[in-house]
Amino acid sequence: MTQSEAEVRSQKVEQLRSQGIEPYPSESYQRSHTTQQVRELFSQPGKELNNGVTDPEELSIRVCGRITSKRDSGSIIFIDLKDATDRIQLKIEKKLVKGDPGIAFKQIEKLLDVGDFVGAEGIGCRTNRGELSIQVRELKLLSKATIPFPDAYYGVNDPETCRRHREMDLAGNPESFNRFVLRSRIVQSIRSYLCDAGFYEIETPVLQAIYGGAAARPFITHHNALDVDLYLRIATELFLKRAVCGGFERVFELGRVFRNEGVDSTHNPEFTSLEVYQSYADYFDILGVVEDVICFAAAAVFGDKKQIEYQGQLINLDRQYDYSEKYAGFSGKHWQVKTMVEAVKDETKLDFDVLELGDAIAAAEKLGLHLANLDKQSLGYVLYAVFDRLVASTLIQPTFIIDFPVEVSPLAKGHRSKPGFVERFELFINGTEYSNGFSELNDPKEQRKRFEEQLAQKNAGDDEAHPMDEDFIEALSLGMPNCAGMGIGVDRLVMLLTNTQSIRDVVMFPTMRPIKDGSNP
RNA sequence: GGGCGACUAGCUCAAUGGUAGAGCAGCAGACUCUUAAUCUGGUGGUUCGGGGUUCGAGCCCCCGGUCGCCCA
Repeated sequence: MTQSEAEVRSQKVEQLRSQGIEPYPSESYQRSHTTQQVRELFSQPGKELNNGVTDPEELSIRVCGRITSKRDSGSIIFIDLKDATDRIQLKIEKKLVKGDPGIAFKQIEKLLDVGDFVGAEGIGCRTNRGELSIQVRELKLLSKATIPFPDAYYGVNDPETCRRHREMDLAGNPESFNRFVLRSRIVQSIRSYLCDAGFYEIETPVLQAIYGGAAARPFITHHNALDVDLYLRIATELFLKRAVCGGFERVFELGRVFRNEGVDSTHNPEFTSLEVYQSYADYFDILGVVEDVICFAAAAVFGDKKQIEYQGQLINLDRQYDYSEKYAGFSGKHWQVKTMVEAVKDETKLDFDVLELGDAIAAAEKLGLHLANLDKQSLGYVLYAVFDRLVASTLIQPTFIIDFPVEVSPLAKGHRSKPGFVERFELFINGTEYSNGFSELNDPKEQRKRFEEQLAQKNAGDDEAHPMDEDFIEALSLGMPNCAGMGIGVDRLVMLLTNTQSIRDVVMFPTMRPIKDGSNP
């Protein structure tokens, strides 16, 4: 019976040991250059190497990385070495490579494989065919790989393998690796923008006795020593606002939140949220912060380019609308802004400024909407249902929908001039929600009333209704400055900026169902 | 939750209901300039799991599993 590749590789580990070579050495490997730096070095004026020429200065170069390809041509072996910056070819000639210290030619030929990590010392050269290479004098094995490495040409295609074993995806698919590099840059740019704008980054509890700040079902866990059930947070909002009550005028938190809901291409049970709160501001001010953060993040990927492509759709991030005459104090250039009533009217011709509840329900159902009993309780619920299910998906270019019904916004401040509405916005791009924000409700008595209304909804069967939070009301009672806050779904933003269709490919290790044995149902 | 589709060698994929295959990787060998190296030879399978129909099932039917896409 023949051996699998994994068995052969494991056997090579033992062979190396028996030949005095440790496959997993402890010592650090000091490289002199990354592969990218090697390329830069030999592209400097006067340093270029002609084909077939070795560096006349004989500068010693030490690089390390992973073997991604190995081509044995008799007494000469070519290896592609990849590190986090680039790749470089190693040229290993039998007569030039030292076996001690280091690994001998025959051992390189027989015992090293694609996927292994090695360090190489040698001098720069360019092969007869023009490939910049390192003429290796000493090769050191740094770590042996004992299962097959992803195919050099095809990589790993199966989406399930890519997500369950992201390390294979990252190691074998450069576009995946680059996507996560971009994610890191995007997150970093958000952080640096906010810090530069005077916001403090703080950390609030993940384990909470009362969850809140969003309409969602929580994960429940148990604390043994205290013998209490705790919830994983569904949002960071309430604690951040308590920090504002305590005197932090500008705060933000970038962190994981958890929602116990289905998995699809835009929902992962744990995802990264950004929430930002700014004292003495209103929802127009914080709307501008949303634009700034997204544009700053976009610049980390695209530079000055404002036209980006997402799944074949051109998205224009240029801010070109002026609302200073329509809304007092709302200066500058912005993305499109529409009230929810306007957006619904534009798309469906229904004017919720004049509709009565009964007529609104009839009109909504005529448009094909199946309204639940909860949706039929008031005009605000019907308006929101029509918007959410018929209008939101039509908003392709960046659009802020402002002025939401109070019924669906228990934490937002009542509108300064429109009864029944709150000063709230959501940002839509390509039919998907990217951000939510509002002037924060800071009247503790009103907040209690809103929570009580939510409790009534919960009793009426809405399991996503907001629970009562006495600690939060007490914080508001101590006094919270007028302020505005916003949240951005960071994963969705990364999807937009990296043109990625599924949230599971911007979350490095997405939630996957454990594999069960299908023979025992 | 519903519908549609996928699952075959380590990887990427073939295979009218009739002997399970190819390329790459791996293995043995050749080769001093390759780069998806090349050449020669051989190895490699619980066709996702279970059941059924059939003379015969990777393929048809049923149950289950995982994943993907769409819908709610």
